[in-house]
Amino acid sequence: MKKKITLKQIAKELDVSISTVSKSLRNSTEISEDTREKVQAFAKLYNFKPNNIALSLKNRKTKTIAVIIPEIVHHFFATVISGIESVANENGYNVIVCLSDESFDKEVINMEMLAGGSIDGFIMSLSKGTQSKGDFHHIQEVINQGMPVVMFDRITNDIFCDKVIIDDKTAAQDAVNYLIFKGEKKIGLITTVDYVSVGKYRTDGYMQALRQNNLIVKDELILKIEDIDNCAIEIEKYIKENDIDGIFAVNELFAVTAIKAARKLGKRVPEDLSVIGFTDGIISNYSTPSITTVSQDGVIMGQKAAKLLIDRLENDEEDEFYTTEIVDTHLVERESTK
Amino acid sequence: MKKKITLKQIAKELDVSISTVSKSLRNSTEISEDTREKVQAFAKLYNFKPNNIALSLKNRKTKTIAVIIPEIVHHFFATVISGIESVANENGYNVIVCLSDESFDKEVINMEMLAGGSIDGFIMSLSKGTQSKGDFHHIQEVINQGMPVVMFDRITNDIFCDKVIIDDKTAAQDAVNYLIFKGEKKIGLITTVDYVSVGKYRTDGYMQALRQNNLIVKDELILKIEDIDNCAIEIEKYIKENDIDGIFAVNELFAVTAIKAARKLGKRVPEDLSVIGFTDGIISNYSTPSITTVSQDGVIMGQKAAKLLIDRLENDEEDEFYTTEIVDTHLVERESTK
DNA sequence: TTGTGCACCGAAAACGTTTTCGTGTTAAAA
DNA sequence: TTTTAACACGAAAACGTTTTCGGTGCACAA
Repeated sequence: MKKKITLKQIAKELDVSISTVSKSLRNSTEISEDTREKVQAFAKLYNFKPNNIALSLKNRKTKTIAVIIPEIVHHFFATVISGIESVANENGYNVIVCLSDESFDKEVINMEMLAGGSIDGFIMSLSKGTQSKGDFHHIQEVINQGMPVVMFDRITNDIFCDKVIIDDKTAAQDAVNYLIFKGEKKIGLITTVDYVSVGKYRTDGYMQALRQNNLIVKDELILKIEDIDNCAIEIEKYIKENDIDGIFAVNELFAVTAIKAARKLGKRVPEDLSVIGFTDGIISNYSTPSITTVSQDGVIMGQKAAKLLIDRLENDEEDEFYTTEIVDTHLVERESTK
Repeated sequence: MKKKITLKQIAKELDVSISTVSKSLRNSTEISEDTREKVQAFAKLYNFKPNNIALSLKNRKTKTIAVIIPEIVHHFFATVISGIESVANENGYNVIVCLSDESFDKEVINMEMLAGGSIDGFIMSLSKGTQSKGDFHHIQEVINQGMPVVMFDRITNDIFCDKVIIDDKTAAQDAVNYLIFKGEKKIGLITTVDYVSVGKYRTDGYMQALRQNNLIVKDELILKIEDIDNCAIEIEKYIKENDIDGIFAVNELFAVTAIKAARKLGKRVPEDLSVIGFTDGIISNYSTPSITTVSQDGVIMGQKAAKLLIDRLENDEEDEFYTTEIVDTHLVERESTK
């Protein structure tokens, strides 16, 4: 099992200098055609590939970008990665993925680990832990060291950097308006706790839509789920106690769970109860009935984030103007609404 | 925006040598406590972090492993990554993710890109393109260069390396036996084309189960899907034309599509038709009715693969014995079977 | 013969570390 | 006083590249 061959070894073998080998391989006219061919043939024979690490050290860039997300077993984040990966590869970048598992500590550790020169820049979505803690010093730190950061979806206004988001509030508003338009009167909301930024914005949108239509916002119609693993019982209880005819859920899981609970309680969807979810994932498409959702295109978000980051990496003149891109959402009408 | 600080700069600033700085930071007793403290304080102040790239170059190892999978927007692969990531991080390794998009060419390009010293080893699942082409020279090449490779799920016997798989044939056999045990007589199979190794093994299992129970294998009951995007029409046609009472589908998507088609045709699941899927993902759990599946634990597969790889990386004595681990599957009984 | 230019090649620095080995200083031992 | 040993530190090599800057040697013109 022969190890990787280096310039030095080729040079020795062919009895020329390292520089000559290097130049020959890059086809420099400085070297005679004879020598060039000889070197190239030898290099090919031994399957020479320049050592990326040495190149990274020399060029002071690694051509790899890190993505930090709360979890990967989640359709939305998986699509975002897919988007990032596609434009990254097109531009000769590698993608390194780290999971924060929704934990502040793991997010910090990961970032510090990577910030030590392994990568050129970050693309990230905040963990719940970080959002609830409100501590972003680790992010500010890498930015201060001159490493660009792009945030997407779960962001914070406390950090100045490029961002890619959807207009959560407006999207939620549209969804609720749609329910109202379809004739639903008593519309409930199933959401997350407030520190998850997107949950908060979507809740705001829900309330605004109601007010605009002169409906009163009743606290008992707003269900805030803390423990996602046991949401089923909570949601069932909520539906049983409130005689609602429309539900806006801030994610797929809540939506499908609500539908299951409703059917268990003898309600028909959408005849007795309309449901709209958020994030157009696998569940919405394949559940029965399929679920009307606010579609949030992760691939596009990922692509935009990667473009922003790579642009910043390739233009060394440091631009102090940060842009936040808002990607469109749209309602995908399916069977869970009238 | 101050750039990253280096040993050299610290040395200059403090008017000592680079070696002294390095040793101080590693707390070498070779350096007086005075100097050590001075250096450490300064380093902390300027937030010094050793440059990973330089370390990688010096140590000839990068502490990062690459995962190459066909696609990430797929629950099974996402879980595998999650498993890999967890044990990798525990051992101080980073994970780089590359998608082959089921294409042979992209798989080759990715591997060549990474093989240039960026990583210490590979964990991979073959793309359909590679499996249909049967060309594995790119994999053999990195192995020859002394870089360990672990394959999982979609593997080939043409390459000698560590592997993590499930016993697809037995698992399929068990599933079909379960259908037979539940009283189904005419059992169909929805599978992929043969070059996908797992598809082939599962098909073998299906046939063996039938034979063992003295049922005849009828070709018209075996539906091989080529184009996954249009499977819905094919499956509907298949169900309409064959009066079957049990279906074994080699993945979730085929299973849920079959259920939808059956209901469309007025068949009740599971009363008129029982369905078993493969790979316990989101769909199986949340569809209505929820789907009985062969559960294939991606997290465990990922963990085992990562362990195998890291073990090999840390033990330099090259062991020519490769192991292939078989992880257990089990049937998760849900609503789509009697 | 001497200068000029060109074609070809090598030495060495640089990227940022770690580590081995050497060296100067000082205090203790002879 | 001289030798020894401990102590504190620095020089330099090494990891594998790329690139700049200087050489050679040679043909050709002056």
